Amino acid sequence: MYNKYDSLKLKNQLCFPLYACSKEIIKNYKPFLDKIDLTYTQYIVMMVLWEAKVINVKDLGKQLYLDSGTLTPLLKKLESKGYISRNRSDKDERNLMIRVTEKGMNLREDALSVPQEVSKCVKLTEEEAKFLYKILYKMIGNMEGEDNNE
Amino acid sequence: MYNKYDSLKLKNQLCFPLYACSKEIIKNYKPFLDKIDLTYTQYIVMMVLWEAKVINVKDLGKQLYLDSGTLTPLLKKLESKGYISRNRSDKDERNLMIRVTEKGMNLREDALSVPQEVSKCVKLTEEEAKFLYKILYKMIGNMEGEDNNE
DNA sequence: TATAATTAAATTGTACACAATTTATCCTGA
DNA sequence: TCAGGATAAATTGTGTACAATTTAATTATA
Repeated sequence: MYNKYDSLKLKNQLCFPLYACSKEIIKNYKPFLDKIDLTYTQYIVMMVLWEAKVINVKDLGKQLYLDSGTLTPLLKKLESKGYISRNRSDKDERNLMIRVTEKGMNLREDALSVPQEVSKCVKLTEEEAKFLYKILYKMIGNMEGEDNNE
Repeated sequence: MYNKYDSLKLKNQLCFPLYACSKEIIKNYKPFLDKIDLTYTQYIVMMVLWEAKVINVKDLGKQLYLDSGTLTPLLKKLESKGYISRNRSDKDERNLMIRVTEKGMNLREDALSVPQEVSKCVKLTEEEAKFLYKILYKMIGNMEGEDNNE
């Protein structure tokens, strides 16, 4: 039975399960991230820093799809916890250089169990996970060149 | 080259693209939802109400994976816009019954173009969209029975 | 080389999101 | 029937998110 308003039904949306799934998985992170005193957003910031060691706010935001309005207070918090340092670049003082501290690097060891623990909750097959990964990055890529006029 | 910390690399995460993709799609909704004076969260609430007409806060929250801390202020805002009414149930005054108003139902017509406009940005094939939909609800289902001890 | 344009963060304001607690109502069994 | 437990919203407090604006520094150009 076709209905004019079918496209507005919650069960016919693709964005809604994406949004709900994202939030529900992040809730699964909470007990494990609580142990290392990080929120999910702080955790992905630390992930970037564990690899990069140093990065400015703009590049960090580009990788994480977050802007300075979100990052500035969050980075101040990570600094107050002693995991990162925040210093203006000598070469260009507009850039704030974020550096992971030794204490921040030590956290990496404690975080090693987090991905395993969370993947237990998700319970996807290898193929499903691979396909999902691929399609999500395809969508992100599709949206990137769109209205962003730069 | 295997590295002990590979599992903590951003590019090896499944939750991160889910989280990023969800946010980026919701940004695509903004210009279209602005026209009908709704935020994304308000929009999914209206979606439920366009179908259900009446629902209490608890059941609404169950469908949308949102709690009263999020819904209470949001519903007050929708009420102030005239799209819904909020009244305690006569049978059980603990329940707050949310009802869509005539003005709220009129909004449905204006919202009809939103799903089409947004799907243009996403650009997935029919198969990809179907698979994605299926796998997302599978994940949501997998997580549902877990720690929720009820 | 001054001024205009550009860029990077910070700030401001609004809107979620959720854990934990509180309040009000309802139910249940001694 | 009434105290204890359960339930539904509301409240409180913390932490994102992001659009829009502001501030400060750099670059481009007339």
